[in-house]
Amino acid sequence: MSTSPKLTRSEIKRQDIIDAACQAFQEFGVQATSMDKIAELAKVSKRTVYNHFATKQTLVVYLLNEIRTRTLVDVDIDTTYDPLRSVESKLLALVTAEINLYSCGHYIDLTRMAFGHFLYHPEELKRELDKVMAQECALQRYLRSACEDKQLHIPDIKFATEQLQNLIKGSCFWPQFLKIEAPLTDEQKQDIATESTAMFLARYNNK
Amino acid sequence: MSTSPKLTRSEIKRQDIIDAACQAFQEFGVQATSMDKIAELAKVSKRTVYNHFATKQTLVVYLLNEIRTRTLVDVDIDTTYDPLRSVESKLLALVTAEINLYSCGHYIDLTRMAFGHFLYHPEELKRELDKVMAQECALQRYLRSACEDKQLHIPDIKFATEQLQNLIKGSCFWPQFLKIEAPLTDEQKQDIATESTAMFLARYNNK
DNA sequence: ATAAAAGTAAACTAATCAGTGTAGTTTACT
DNA sequence: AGTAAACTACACTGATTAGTTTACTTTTAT
Repeated sequence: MSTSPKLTRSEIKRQDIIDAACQAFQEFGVQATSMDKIAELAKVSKRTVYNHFATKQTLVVYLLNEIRTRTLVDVDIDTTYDPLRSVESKLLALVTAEINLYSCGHYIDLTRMAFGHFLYHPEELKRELDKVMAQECALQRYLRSACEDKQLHIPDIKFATEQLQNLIKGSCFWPQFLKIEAPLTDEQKQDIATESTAMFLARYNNK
Repeated sequence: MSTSPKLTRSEIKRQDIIDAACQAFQEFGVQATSMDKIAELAKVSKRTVYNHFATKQTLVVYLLNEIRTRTLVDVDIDTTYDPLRSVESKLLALVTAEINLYSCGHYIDLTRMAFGHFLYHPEELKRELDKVMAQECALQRYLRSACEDKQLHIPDIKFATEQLQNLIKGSCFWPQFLKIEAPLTDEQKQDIATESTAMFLARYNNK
Protein backbone atom coordinates (compact mmCIF):
# COMPACT_ATOMS: atom_id res chain seq x y z
CA MET A 1 0.00 0.00 0.00
CA SER A 2 1.25 3.47 -0.89
CA THR A 3 1.58 6.41 1.46
CA SER A 4 -1.98 7.59 0.79
CA PRO A 5 -4.27 4.61 0.35
CA LYS A 6 -7.58 6.43 0.48
CA LEU A 7 -7.86 9.87 1.93
CA THR A 8 -11.27 11.34 2.30
CA ARG A 9 -11.64 14.95 1.27
CA SER A 10 -11.96 15.85 4.92
CA GLU A 11 -8.64 14.22 5.71
CA ILE A 12 -6.99 16.01 2.84
CA LYS A 13 -8.29 19.38 3.99
CA ARG A 14 -7.19 18.60 7.52
CA GLN A 15 -3.69 17.82 6.32
CA ASP A 16 -3.63 21.00 4.24
CA ILE A 17 -4.45 22.96 7.36
CA ILE A 18 -1.76 21.20 9.35
CA ASP A 19 0.86 21.78 6.67
CA ALA A 20 -0.07 25.43 6.30
CA ALA A 21 -0.03 26.02 10.03
CA CYS A 22 3.25 24.22 10.47
CA GLN A 23 4.92 26.25 7.78
CA ALA A 24 3.46 29.57 8.87
CA PHE A 25 4.23 29.04 12.56
CA GLN A 26 7.84 28.31 11.77
CA GLU A 27 8.24 31.16 9.35
CA PHE A 28 6.38 33.93 11.14
CA GLY A 29 5.90 32.60 14.64
CA VAL A 30 2.73 31.47 16.35
CA GLN A 31 1.68 34.91 17.53
CA ALA A 32 2.16 36.56 14.18
CA THR A 33 0.14 33.92 12.33
CA SER A 34 -3.62 34.49 12.25
CA MET A 35 -6.20 31.82 11.70
CA ASP A 36 -7.34 33.76 8.62
CA LYS A 37 -3.84 33.49 7.25
CA ILE A 38 -3.73 29.74 7.85
CA ALA A 39 -7.07 29.28 6.11
CA GLU A 40 -5.79 31.28 3.16
CA LEU A 41 -2.53 29.32 2.94
CA ALA A 42 -4.35 26.01 3.24
CA LYS A 43 -6.83 27.14 0.57
CA VAL A 44 -9.66 26.29 2.89
CA SER A 45 -12.42 28.35 4.39
CA LYS A 46 -11.79 29.72 7.84
CA ARG A 47 -14.81 27.82 9.10
CA THR A 48 -13.20 24.56 8.05
CA VAL A 49 -10.11 25.37 10.07
CA TYR A 50 -12.32 25.81 13.10
CA ASN A 51 -14.23 22.62 12.30
CA HIS A 52 -10.98 20.68 12.60
CA PHE A 53 -9.39 22.64 15.43
CA ALA A 54 -11.68 24.33 17.89
CA THR A 55 -9.16 27.00 18.86
CA LYS A 56 -5.78 28.26 17.77
CA GLN A 57 -4.32 26.88 20.96
CA THR A 58 -5.65 23.41 20.08
CA LEU A 59 -3.91 23.61 16.72
CA VAL A 60 -0.63 24.69 18.28
CA VAL A 61 -0.66 21.94 20.89
CA TYR A 62 -1.62 19.35 18.30
CA LEU A 63 1.28 20.38 16.08
CA LEU A 64 3.81 20.36 18.89
CA ASN A 65 2.86 16.81 19.84
CA GLU A 66 2.66 15.68 16.24
CA ILE A 67 6.12 16.91 15.38
CA ARG A 68 7.66 15.65 18.58
CA THR A 69 6.25 12.19 18.00
CA ARG A 70 7.37 12.13 14.38
CA THR A 71 10.84 13.29 15.45
CA LEU A 72 11.43 10.87 18.28
CA VAL A 73 10.14 7.86 16.38
CA ASP A 74 12.87 8.47 13.83
CA VAL A 75 15.52 7.86 16.46
CA ASP A 76 16.46 4.39 17.57
CA ILE A 77 19.87 4.09 19.17
CA ASP A 78 21.43 1.00 20.67
CA THR A 79 22.54 2.21 24.10
CA THR A 80 23.75 -1.08 25.55
CA TYR A 81 27.32 -1.12 26.76
CA ASP A 82 29.58 -3.66 25.06
CA PRO A 83 32.93 -4.11 26.87
CA LEU A 84 34.50 -5.58 23.75
CA ARG A 85 33.82 -2.54 21.60
CA SER A 86 36.21 0.40 21.81
CA VAL A 87 34.93 3.42 23.64
CA GLU A 88 35.98 5.64 20.78
CA SER A 89 33.97 3.69 18.23
CA LYS A 90 30.82 3.49 20.32
CA LEU A 91 31.00 7.10 21.43
CA LEU A 92 31.40 8.20 17.84
CA ALA A 93 28.30 6.24 16.92
CA LEU A 94 26.28 7.81 19.74
CA VAL A 95 27.48 11.29 18.88
CA THR A 96 26.65 10.72 15.23
CA ALA A 97 23.15 9.59 16.19
CA GLU A 98 22.67 12.70 18.26
CA ILE A 99 23.86 14.89 15.43
CA ASN A 100 21.43 13.20 13.10
CA LEU A 101 18.62 13.85 15.53
CA TYR A 102 19.43 17.55 15.64
CA SER A 103 19.80 17.68 11.87
CA CYS A 104 16.65 15.79 11.03
CA GLY A 105 14.71 18.91 10.17
CA HIS A 106 11.67 18.00 12.17
CA TYR A 107 13.71 18.62 15.29
CA ILE A 108 14.49 22.14 14.18
CA ASP A 109 10.84 22.63 13.19
CA LEU A 110 9.73 21.48 16.59
CA THR A 111 12.03 23.70 18.55
CA ARG A 112 11.45 26.75 16.40
CA MET A 113 7.74 26.41 16.90
CA ALA A 114 8.03 25.60 20.55
CA PHE A 115 10.23 28.61 21.17
CA GLY A 116 7.92 31.06 19.53
CA HIS A 117 5.28 29.65 21.80
CA PHE A 118 7.16 29.05 25.02
CA LEU A 119 10.00 31.57 25.18
CA TYR A 120 7.98 33.66 27.58
CA HIS A 121 6.50 30.76 29.52
CA PRO A 122 9.52 29.23 31.28
CA GLU A 123 7.63 26.62 33.32
CA GLU A 124 5.78 25.25 30.32
CA LEU A 125 9.01 25.37 28.35
CA LYS A 126 10.76 23.36 30.99
CA ARG A 127 8.02 20.73 30.92
CA GLU A 128 8.19 20.43 27.14
CA LEU A 129 11.97 20.26 27.17
CA ASP A 130 11.92 17.46 29.70
CA LYS A 131 9.91 15.32 27.29
CA VAL A 132 12.52 15.81 24.61
CA MET A 133 15.43 15.49 27.00
CA ALA A 134 14.44 11.99 28.10
CA GLN A 135 15.68 11.10 24.66
CA GLU A 136 19.03 12.61 25.28
CA CYS A 137 20.24 10.65 28.24
CA ALA A 138 21.50 7.82 26.01
CA LEU A 139 24.91 9.47 26.02
CA GLN A 140 24.92 9.83 29.78
CA ARG A 141 23.94 6.19 30.31
CA TYR A 142 26.73 5.01 28.07
CA LEU A 143 29.32 7.22 29.76
CA ARG A 144 28.31 5.88 33.14
CA SER A 145 28.74 2.30 31.95
CA ALA A 146 32.12 3.09 30.43
CA CYS A 147 33.22 4.64 33.71
CA GLU A 148 32.10 1.65 35.72
CA ASP A 149 34.12 -0.50 33.33
CA LYS A 150 37.15 1.76 34.01
CA GLN A 151 37.42 2.68 30.36
CA LEU A 152 36.86 6.35 31.10
CA HIS A 153 37.70 8.47 34.11
CA ILE A 154 35.08 11.12 34.59
CA PRO A 155 34.64 12.84 37.94
CA ASP A 156 31.26 14.42 37.12
CA ILE A 157 29.36 12.42 34.53
CA LYS A 158 26.39 14.75 34.24
CA PHE A 159 28.63 17.74 33.62
CA ALA A 160 30.76 15.79 31.15
CA THR A 161 27.66 14.75 29.21
CA GLU A 162 26.64 18.37 29.02
CA GLN A 163 30.07 19.31 27.76
CA LEU A 164 29.82 16.82 24.95
CA GLN A 165 26.31 17.89 24.12
CA ASN A 166 27.36 21.52 24.13
CA LEU A 167 30.07 20.75 21.62
CA ILE A 168 27.52 19.09 19.37
CA LYS A 169 24.64 21.50 19.77
CA GLY A 170 26.83 24.55 19.38
CA SER A 171 27.75 23.41 15.90
CA CYS A 172 24.70 21.42 14.77
CA PHE A 173 21.70 22.85 16.47
CA TRP A 174 21.83 26.48 17.49
CA PRO A 175 23.04 27.95 14.19
CA GLN A 176 20.38 26.02 12.30
CA PHE A 177 17.76 26.90 14.84
CA LEU A 178 18.50 30.57 14.33
CA LYS A 179 18.47 30.03 10.58
CA ILE A 180 21.78 31.80 10.31
CA GLU A 181 23.54 28.74 8.96
CA ALA A 182 22.58 26.44 6.11
CA PRO A 183 21.79 22.79 6.90
CA LEU A 184 24.90 20.71 7.36
CA THR A 185 26.27 18.41 4.70
CA ASP A 186 26.97 14.79 5.61
CA GLU A 187 30.66 15.57 5.48
CA GLN A 188 30.31 18.45 7.91
CA LYS A 189 28.27 16.30 10.26
CA GLN A 190 30.95 13.64 10.23
CA ASP A 191 33.68 16.20 10.91
CA ILE A 192 31.79 17.56 13.86
CA ALA A 193 31.17 14.07 15.21
CA THR A 194 34.84 13.17 14.90
CA GLU A 195 36.11 16.40 16.38
CA SER A 196 33.64 16.48 19.26
CA THR A 197 34.46 12.91 20.18
CA ALA A 198 38.17 13.58 19.86
CA MET A 199 38.04 16.58 22.15
CA PHE A 200 35.96 14.75 24.69
CA LEU A 201 38.26 11.75 24.77
CA ALA A 202 41.37 13.91 24.86
CA ARG A 203 40.03 15.22 28.14
CA TYR A 204 38.67 12.08 29.75
CA ASN A 205 40.50 9.17 28.16
CA ASN A 206 44.01 9.81 29.54
CA LYS A 207 44.85 7.30 32.21
CA MET B 1 28.82 64.07 41.61
CA SER B 2 26.13 61.47 42.06
CA THR B 3 24.63 59.28 39.38
CA SER B 4 21.85 61.76 38.64
CA PRO B 5 23.17 65.29 38.79
CA LYS B 6 20.13 67.13 37.41
CA LEU B 7 17.42 65.27 35.59
CA THR B 8 14.61 67.27 34.12
CA ARG B 9 11.15 65.82 34.57
CA SER B 10 11.13 64.99 30.91
CA GLU B 11 14.30 62.97 31.27
CA ILE B 12 12.91 61.12 34.26
CA LYS B 13 9.73 60.22 32.40
CA ARG B 14 11.77 59.10 29.44
CA GLN B 15 13.84 56.82 31.62
CA ASP B 16 10.70 55.44 33.24
CA ILE B 17 9.41 54.54 29.79
CA ILE B 18 12.69 52.90 28.84
CA ASP B 19 12.82 50.89 32.04
CA ALA B 20 9.22 49.77 31.72
CA ALA B 21 9.65 48.78 28.09
CA CYS B 22 12.86 46.94 28.78
CA GLN B 23 11.30 44.94 31.56
CA ALA B 24 8.08 44.19 29.71
CA PHE B 25 9.79 43.22 26.47
CA GLN B 26 11.98 40.75 28.29
CA GLU B 27 9.20 39.30 30.37
CA PHE B 28 6.41 39.08 27.82
CA GLY B 29 8.14 39.60 24.51
CA VAL B 30 7.97 42.55 22.15
CA GLN B 31 4.85 41.40 20.33
CA ALA B 32 2.87 40.69 23.45
CA THR B 33 3.65 44.09 24.99
CA SER B 34 1.34 46.91 23.99
CA MET B 35 2.18 50.57 24.15
CA ASP B 36 -0.73 51.01 26.55
CA LYS B 37 0.86 48.46 28.84
CA ILE B 38 4.20 50.26 28.72
CA ALA B 39 2.54 53.57 29.54
CA GLU B 40 0.77 51.95 32.47
CA LEU B 41 3.96 50.31 33.79
CA ALA B 42 5.91 53.54 33.39
CA LYS B 43 3.12 55.45 35.15
CA VAL B 44 3.02 57.87 32.29
CA SER B 45 0.30 58.85 29.86
CA LYS B 46 0.29 57.00 26.58
CA ARG B 47 0.76 60.27 24.76
CA THR B 48 4.01 60.85 26.61
CA VAL B 49 5.31 57.51 25.40
CA TYR B 50 4.59 58.61 21.85
CA ASN B 51 6.16 62.00 22.48
CA HIS B 52 9.44 60.27 23.31
CA PHE B 53 9.23 57.45 20.80
CA ALA B 54 7.28 58.04 17.64
CA THR B 55 6.50 54.37 17.08
CA LYS B 56 6.83 51.08 18.87
CA GLN B 57 9.48 50.06 16.38
CA THR B 58 11.51 53.15 17.28
CA LEU B 59 11.38 52.18 20.93
CA VAL B 60 12.47 48.61 20.21
CA VAL B 61 15.38 49.67 18.05
CA TYR B 62 16.46 52.26 20.58
CA LEU B 63 16.46 49.70 23.36
CA LEU B 64 18.42 47.14 21.38
CA ASN B 65 21.14 49.66 20.65
CA GLU B 66 21.09 51.03 24.17
CA ILE B 67 21.53 47.66 25.81
CA ARG B 68 24.14 46.54 23.35
CA THR B 69 26.18 49.65 23.95
CA ARG B 70 25.86 49.34 27.70
CA THR B 71 26.86 45.68 27.51
CA LEU B 72 29.87 46.00 25.29
CA VAL B 73 31.26 48.99 27.13
CA ASP B 74 31.44 46.86 30.24
CA VAL B 75 33.91 44.54 28.58
CA ASP B 76 37.53 45.43 28.27
CA ILE B 77 39.86 42.51 27.72
CA ASP B 78 43.58 42.63 27.12
CA THR B 79 43.98 40.59 23.98
CA THR B 80 47.67 41.11 23.38
CA TYR B 81 49.78 37.99 23.13
CA ASP B 82 52.55 37.72 25.71
CA PRO B 83 55.04 34.89 24.91
CA LEU B 84 56.22 34.85 28.52
CA ARG B 85 52.82 34.09 29.95
CA SER B 86 51.61 30.48 29.96
CA VAL B 87 48.93 29.67 27.45
CA GLU B 88 46.87 28.04 30.13
CA SER B 89 46.86 31.11 32.33
CA LYS B 90 46.01 33.53 29.54
CA LEU B 91 43.37 31.30 28.02
CA LEU B 92 41.74 30.88 31.40
CA ALA B 93 41.63 34.65 31.75
CA LEU B 94 40.05 35.09 28.33
CA VAL B 95 37.51 32.35 28.95
CA THR B 96 36.65 33.87 32.30
CA ALA B 97 36.14 37.24 30.65
CA GLU B 98 33.82 35.68 28.11
CA ILE B 99 31.84 33.93 30.80
CA ASN B 100 31.50 37.19 32.64
CA LEU B 101 30.21 38.84 29.50
CA TYR B 102 27.51 36.18 29.11
CA SER B 103 26.65 36.37 32.78
CA CYS B 104 26.50 40.12 33.01
CA GLY B 105 22.74 40.22 32.89
CA HIS B 106 22.50 42.90 30.25
CA TYR B 107 23.79 40.39 27.75
CA ILE B 108 20.93 38.01 28.48
CA ASP B 109 18.50 40.93 28.43
CA LEU B 110 19.78 41.98 25.06
CA THR B 111 19.56 38.61 23.46
CA ARG B 112 16.18 37.76 24.93
CA MET B 113 14.78 40.98 23.57
CA ALA B 114 16.51 40.62 20.26
CA PHE B 115 15.22 37.10 19.83
CA GLY B 116 11.64 38.01 20.50
CA HIS B 117 12.10 40.60 17.82
CA PHE B 118 14.34 38.90 15.30
CA LEU B 119 13.67 35.16 15.54
CA TYR B 120 11.55 35.36 12.43
CA HIS B 121 13.73 37.85 10.57
CA PRO B 122 16.92 35.89 9.87
CA GLU B 123 18.72 38.53 7.82
CA GLU B 124 18.18 41.25 10.39
CA LEU B 125 19.13 38.78 13.10
CA LYS B 126 22.34 37.99 11.32
CA ARG B 127 23.19 41.67 11.04
CA GLU B 128 22.55 42.24 14.74
CA LEU B 129 24.55 39.18 15.72
CA ASP B 130 27.51 40.33 13.67
CA LYS B 131 27.68 43.52 15.73
CA VAL B 132 27.87 41.49 18.92
CA MET B 133 30.18 38.89 17.45
CA ALA B 134 32.86 41.43 16.60
CA GLN B 135 33.34 41.42 20.33
CA GLU B 136 33.90 37.74 20.45
CA CYS B 137 36.89 37.35 18.21
CA ALA B 138 39.27 38.13 21.06
CA LEU B 139 39.60 34.42 21.71
CA GLN B 140 40.27 33.68 18.08
CA ARG B 141 42.94 36.36 17.83
CA TYR B 142 44.72 34.99 20.86
CA LEU B 143 44.59 31.42 19.61
CA ARG B 144 46.08 32.49 16.31
CA SER B 145 48.96 34.23 18.07
CA ALA B 146 49.57 31.21 20.27
CA CYS B 147 49.67 28.99 17.20
CA GLU B 148 52.11 31.25 15.44
CA ASP B 149 54.29 31.08 18.53
CA LYS B 150 54.07 27.23 18.33
CA GLN B 151 52.49 27.06 21.78
CA LEU B 152 49.35 25.43 20.39
CA HIS B 153 48.78 23.16 17.43
CA ILE B 154 45.41 23.84 15.91
CA PRO B 155 44.63 22.81 12.35
CA ASP B 156 41.43 24.90 12.04
CA ILE B 157 41.51 27.92 14.31
CA LYS B 158 38.04 29.19 13.48
CA PHE B 159 36.49 25.81 14.22
CA ALA B 160 38.51 25.43 17.42
CA THR B 161 37.36 28.85 18.62
CA GLU B 162 33.80 27.78 18.01
CA GLN B 163 34.37 24.60 19.98
CA LEU B 164 35.62 26.55 22.96
CA GLN B 165 32.77 29.03 22.68
CA ASN B 166 30.27 26.20 22.42
CA LEU B 167 31.60 24.72 25.64
CA ILE B 168 31.17 28.05 27.36
CA LYS B 169 27.84 29.10 25.88
CA GLY B 170 26.27 25.71 26.38
CA SER B 171 26.78 26.06 30.11
CA CYS B 172 26.67 29.81 30.69
CA PHE B 173 24.44 31.31 28.08
CA TRP B 174 21.73 29.11 26.60
CA PRO B 175 20.25 27.78 29.85
CA GLN B 176 20.07 31.29 31.26
CA PHE B 177 18.69 32.65 28.04
CA LEU B 178 15.87 30.13 28.18
CA LYS B 179 15.34 30.99 31.84
CA ILE B 180 15.45 27.32 32.71
CA GLU B 181 18.50 27.70 34.88
CA ALA B 182 19.20 30.17 37.65
CA PRO B 183 22.06 32.65 37.23
CA LEU B 184 25.44 31.12 37.92
CA THR B 185 27.33 31.58 41.14
CA ASP B 186 30.93 32.78 40.99
CA GLU B 187 32.06 29.32 41.95
CA GLN B 188 30.12 27.72 39.12
CA LYS B 189 31.52 30.24 36.67
CA GLN B 190 35.03 29.44 37.77
CA ASP B 191 34.42 25.69 37.44
CA ILE B 192 33.11 26.11 33.93
CA ALA B 193 36.05 28.30 33.00
CA THR B 194 38.52 25.78 34.37
CA GLU B 195 36.85 22.77 32.82
CA SER B 196 36.31 24.38 29.42
CA THR B 197 39.93 25.48 29.27
CA ALA B 198 41.10 22.07 30.43
CA MET B 199 39.13 20.23 27.77
CA PHE B 200 40.28 22.59 25.07
CA LEU B 201 43.94 22.29 26.03
CA ALA B 202 43.68 18.53 26.42
CA ARG B 203 42.76 18.46 22.76
CA TYR B 204 45.13 21.04 21.33
CA ASN B 205 48.05 21.31 23.73
CA ASN B 206 49.59 17.84 23.28
CA LYS B 207 52.79 18.08 21.29
C1' DA C 1 5.09 86.49 36.18
C1' DT C 2 4.58 84.41 32.10
C1' DA C 3 5.07 81.79 28.02
C1' DA C 4 6.80 77.75 25.99
C1' DA C 5 7.54 72.94 26.64
C1' DA C 6 5.98 68.78 28.37
C1' DG C 7 2.60 65.99 30.59
C1' DT C 8 -2.36 64.23 31.37
C1' DA C 9 -6.88 61.90 30.65
C1' DA C 10 -9.99 60.33 27.67
C1' DA C 11 -12.21 59.65 23.55
C1' DC C 12 -11.35 58.34 18.91
C1' DT C 13 -9.85 55.89 14.24
C1' DA C 14 -8.77 52.13 11.59
C1' DA C 15 -7.00 47.76 11.51
C1' DT C 16 -6.53 43.11 13.06
C1' DC C 17 -7.85 38.96 15.14
C1' DA C 18 -10.18 34.87 17.58
C1' DG C 19 -14.11 32.83 17.18
C1' DT C 20 -19.44 32.29 15.76
C1' DG C 21 -23.67 32.02 12.96
C1' DT C 22 -25.97 31.21 8.74
C1' DA C 23 -27.56 29.85 4.43
C1' DG C 24 -26.32 27.52 0.59
C1' DT C 25 -23.16 24.05 -1.99
C1' DT C 26 -20.26 19.91 -2.64
C1' DT C 27 -18.86 15.25 -1.56
C1' DA C 28 -19.35 10.62 0.01
C1' DC C 29 -21.91 6.72 1.15
C1' DT C 30 -25.84 3.69 0.67
C1' DA D 1 -31.26 9.10 -6.20
C1' DG D 2 -31.11 10.74 -1.74
C1' DT D 3 -29.22 11.96 2.68
C1' DA D 4 -25.81 13.27 6.07
C1' DA D 5 -21.53 15.12 6.70
C1' DA D 6 -18.27 18.35 5.37
C1' DC D 7 -17.08 22.57 2.91
C1' DT D 8 -17.82 27.51 1.40
C1' DA D 9 -18.59 32.51 1.47
C1' DC D 10 -19.65 36.04 4.17
C1' DA D 11 -21.25 38.80 7.67
C1' DC D 12 -20.85 39.44 12.40
C1' DT D 13 -19.26 40.14 17.63
C1' DG D 14 -16.18 41.69 20.88
C1' DA D 15 -11.64 42.48 22.12
C1' DT D 16 -7.13 44.46 21.35
C1' DT D 17 -3.83 47.40 19.31
C1' DA D 18 -0.95 51.24 17.08
C1' DG D 19 -1.29 55.64 16.76
C1' DT D 20 -4.03 60.43 16.89
C1' DT D 21 -6.69 64.31 18.54
C1' DT D 22 -8.32 67.47 21.91
C1' DA D 23 -8.83 70.28 25.76
C1' DC D 24 -6.60 70.99 29.95
C1' DT D 25 -2.78 71.14 33.65
C1' DT D 26 1.98 71.13 35.35
C1' DT D 27 6.86 72.17 34.96
C1' DT D 28 10.65 74.84 33.51
C1' DA D 29 13.24 78.60 32.03
C1' DT D 30 13.57 83.42 31.14
